[in-house]
Amino acid sequence: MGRAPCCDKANVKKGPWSPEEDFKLKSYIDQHGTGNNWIALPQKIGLKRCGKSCRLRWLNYLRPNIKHGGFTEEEDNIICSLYISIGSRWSIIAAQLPGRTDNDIKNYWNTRLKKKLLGRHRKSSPRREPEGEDAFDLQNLSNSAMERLQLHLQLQTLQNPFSLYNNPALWPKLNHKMIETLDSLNQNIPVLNLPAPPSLGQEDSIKIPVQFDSKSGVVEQNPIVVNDGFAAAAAGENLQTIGDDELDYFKEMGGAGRENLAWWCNEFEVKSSSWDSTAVIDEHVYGDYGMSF
DNA sequence: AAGCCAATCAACCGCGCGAAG
DNA sequence: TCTTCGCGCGGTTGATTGGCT
Repeated sequence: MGRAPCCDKANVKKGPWSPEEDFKLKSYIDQHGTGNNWIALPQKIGLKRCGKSCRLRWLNYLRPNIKHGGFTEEEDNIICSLYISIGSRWSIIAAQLPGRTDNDIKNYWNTRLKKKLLGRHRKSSPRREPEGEDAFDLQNLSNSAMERLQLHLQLQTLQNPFSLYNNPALWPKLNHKMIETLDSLNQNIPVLNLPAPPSLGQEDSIKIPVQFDSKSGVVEQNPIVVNDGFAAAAAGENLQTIGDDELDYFKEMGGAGRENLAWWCNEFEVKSSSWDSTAVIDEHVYGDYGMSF
């Protein structure tokens, strides 16, 4: 069974495009457009190519105003910020960078940018191989990791209250070593201290005990000590339960009210181009576990 | 000069979604 | 409402390139 192929695989050319093929495709589309039917297009112009292949070639290389390579620092920042906020939604990221394609950005991220962020870990100081699965320094590593995780989450929360931390669905899956570590921590339930909303006093903070589900590998958060609205929103509760007086924090952060709040939850917004904290956590925390997200 | 290896990037693949019938 | 089909997307593959030994 399975899906019907989109074209006759046996009679379709694969591999790199020749200049002649490029010319045929580009001239046709320049004159007639795509006709809203990529599948039929190659037959029309006598190309032995799959329609999807034609579409990809056009979108990634032949259409006007495509830029290749030479990513600027600003583009790097945008890519990193968006990746933090929304993950590998390359088409959305590409939409923010005129002239860039999702494929280009994806390749750039996977081959260069990610390494640039992860930089030092394991290259300049290769991690010694543990002697067996249990040769992990759980205590030292976990203390350090939790501290840095906390720092990262604080920065994340300040930058975007509905980003990584506040959306459990975006939390990284954990590998087995991390799970072992965090399982052991559950005996002394760790508390993440998040910064208090500006409307509260300096001494206030949001304390969120975290539990780690070793079966699913997912971090469970059980926010209990908190300031009203912010905590409710952070916990993913129904926004309708939040009173207007509880939106102060978001207003101070540039939001205008309930509409913006809902939009922030459903969509995304990058308020800051700063991504240093994720670089740090990637490199130092998840890097310790030989992973990233 | 040759061989090896890692990095890069163009292209392919399969799946999910939405529009159309 | 259901089915079909094309589009768009993200993940992956594989050919090429360049650097190192």
